[in-house]
Amino acid sequence: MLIVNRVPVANSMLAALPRREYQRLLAGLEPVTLSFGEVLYEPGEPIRHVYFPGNSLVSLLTLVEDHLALEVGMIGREGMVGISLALGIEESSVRALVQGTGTAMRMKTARFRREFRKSLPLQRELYRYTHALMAQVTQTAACNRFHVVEARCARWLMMTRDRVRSDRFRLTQEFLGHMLGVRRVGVTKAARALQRRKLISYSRGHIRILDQKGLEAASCSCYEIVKDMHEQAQT
Amino acid sequence: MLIVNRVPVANSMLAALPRREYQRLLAGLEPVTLSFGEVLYEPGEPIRHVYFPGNSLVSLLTLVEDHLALEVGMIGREGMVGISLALGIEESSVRALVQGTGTAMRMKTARFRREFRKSLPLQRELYRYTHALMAQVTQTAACNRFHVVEARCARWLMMTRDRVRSDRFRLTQEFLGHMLGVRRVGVTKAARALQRRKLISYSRGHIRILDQKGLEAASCSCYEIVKDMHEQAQT
DNA sequence: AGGGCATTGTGCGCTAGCGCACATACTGTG
DNA sequence: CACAGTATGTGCGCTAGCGCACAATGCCCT
Repeated sequence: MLIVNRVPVANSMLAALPRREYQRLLAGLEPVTLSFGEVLYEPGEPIRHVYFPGNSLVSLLTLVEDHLALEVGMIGREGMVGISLALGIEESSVRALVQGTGTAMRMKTARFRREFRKSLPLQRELYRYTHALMAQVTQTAACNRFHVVEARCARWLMMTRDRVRSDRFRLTQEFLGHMLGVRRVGVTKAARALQRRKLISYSRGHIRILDQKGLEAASCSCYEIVKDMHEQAQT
Repeated sequence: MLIVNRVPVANSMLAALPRREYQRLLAGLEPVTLSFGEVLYEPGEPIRHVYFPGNSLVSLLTLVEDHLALEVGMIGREGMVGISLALGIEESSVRALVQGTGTAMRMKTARFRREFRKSLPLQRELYRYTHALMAQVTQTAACNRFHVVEARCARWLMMTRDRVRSDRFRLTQEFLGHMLGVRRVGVTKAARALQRRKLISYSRGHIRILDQKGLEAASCSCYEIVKDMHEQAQT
């Protein structure tokens, strides 16, 4: 991990910037802790800050008719929340929900706009990431259409694991149901199946991945596809 | 419709450019006819041209495990095919398939890259459209998850109608099945239901919309949402 | 006119996931 | 330590859509 001024740069997007660019950006960045359940954006509302997650995790949700939700994107250390600003859109079209408590760096919209205009490397990074996110949304769309809940569930857990870099995290089944767009009971069933296969342990909102390899095998191919995409986008 | 040199500018993205910008761009644009079934891009392959559809219609498809396909975006006169170039990505991540025979203007990738760098208005347009397309993909993802085939079918027909500006067009049920990610038989059933309700007539690849209002009512709310989004993006 | 192909229609058993309702844990709080 | 609230487990009937197989109908070409 890149170290600047003895502080590790947790976000890989920031870490990929040239030293000087990063230093300048840093002046406008404020370290924050994002906590589970926090809502960063609502659809139709102005974006006040952009966020560069460290070990925190943010989900992008689209809302359908009243209460139903569906996750279309997951943003961790590899990305930025508020990417539509790079496209000149200052209003979110999705809900951004903190899924994993953790660190992040944030910057006010106005400042970000200025910095973005000035920094070509930042532009380059963000445009690339926009594309990766688009591909992620695309893949998720197909996944939601074709794959069974158990596999999607496994994929979700693996993706979360990669982003928070931990085998344990908080998460209720109700919540996961909203992510996958299925009933809570559907998650219960899938989770129990995974538990019986000794891939995870699940208890009252605390989940633990016991067998990473096994869980990966249990998830649909989308896991690997999205992973490869993001790795490719970094080069 | 904007008229330049007595030629109507069918693509609204081009039409929205300042006259001078448009004139310059025109030198690199080549009018082509896109025909039903033509594949413009394949996933993983380099993008050779960008396309500005006139009354043609192009679908973006994501491929899942071998043969299954799913439409994630639909591009007509309101957009451009090959938008990832605006993000610096020269390789398509989806299949781009001509869904409706018609006119388009195209430009070679290298040339487009140069023009894009030079023209701020073009950049602005394309970034906005990128966002709109992302929103469309998002909405489609949710739609595929939550709505029944008949409503999605109706939405698809309405969206097509808007883009080709005609109440009749070619389309087999097999094909529509690939778009919606369902079996052909599922489409047959939905189409027959719509036909019985006198909303459409359907015969051997030739479809006709009989009752636009009725069909709109039969489609899910996603139709209106996506429509509003694109209209919003034009202002 | 007729053969062949593309397209659409139908039937049948099956499964994943839904909606609803209720039972059973665990856990933090006063 | 009881209680309330949150989280998980289970059961049941139902439906949309699946996979498979085959029939029927129109269209094009020779």
